[in-house]
Amino acid sequence: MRRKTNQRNAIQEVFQQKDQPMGVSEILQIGRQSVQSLNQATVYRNLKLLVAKGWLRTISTPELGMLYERAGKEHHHHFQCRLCDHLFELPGCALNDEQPIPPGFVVERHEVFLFGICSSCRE
Amino acid sequence: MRRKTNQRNAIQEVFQQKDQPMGVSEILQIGRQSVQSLNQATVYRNLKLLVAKGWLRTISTPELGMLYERAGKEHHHHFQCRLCDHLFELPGCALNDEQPIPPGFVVERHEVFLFGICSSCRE
DNA sequence: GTCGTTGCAAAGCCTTTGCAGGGAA
DNA sequence: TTCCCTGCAAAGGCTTTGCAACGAC
Repeated sequence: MRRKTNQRNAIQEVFQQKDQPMGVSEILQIGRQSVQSLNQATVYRNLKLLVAKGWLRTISTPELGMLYERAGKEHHHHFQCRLCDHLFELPGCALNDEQPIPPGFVVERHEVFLFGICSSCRE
Repeated sequence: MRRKTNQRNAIQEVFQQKDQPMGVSEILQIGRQSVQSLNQATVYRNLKLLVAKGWLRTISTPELGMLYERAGKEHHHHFQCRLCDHLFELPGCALNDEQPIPPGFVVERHEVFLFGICSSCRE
């Protein structure tokens, strides 16, 4: 049975407080504002737990490593700026059903990443 | 100035021999069939070099880590089976231009990942 | 009191780096 | 001969794990 702890609570609050994809170090840093003793291992353990529970989703990027975001949000994709490396959420879905899938394959979900330059960096 | 070495040659031959996304350990293993002394550090250094040169592309996945594939191939996407974890290449592109992009953002490239079950695992 | 959770430190992966020797040009 | 490249080993990140103490229930 799962128990309620201040640590897990703090980690979840981080995502409610800052609704965007975040890495472990950022989550740890913000979470420590609530629970000063919050430990890295605890963050890792709880993130894994929250992912398994379906409360979080992971995003794997080459430059930013593993990021976490709330699951259950409306379907969306991500845009990464190659100058500031910031990751933006893009509402909507530009994927159509015309991708030819080999016979026998079953597609369950998809992920779309756009790369380019964000409006701030473009100036 | 870049010099020609058996090691770099062997690494490039691996990709010509096996035209699919591969990880470092697999590349190392196959490359050693040509150059027995081939070292991991050498592989990493050359992969980085070949990526910079535009001869290779990287693919970052949560389950399989960093993979490498030949650059310059026809535009395609990837399908990962959640049972056997194998990564397949899918020809074509199912992305349309209707994704609403925030004003000021410039999209330079995109990446599409499909997840599901491959035909072999489905049986 | 039980046993899930935490903090700490050690250990595990994967990747990079320092350095001296080796080899391409 | 020059100096790029390699092998080896050590070091660096990031993530996981063992263990004893802690604390939710």
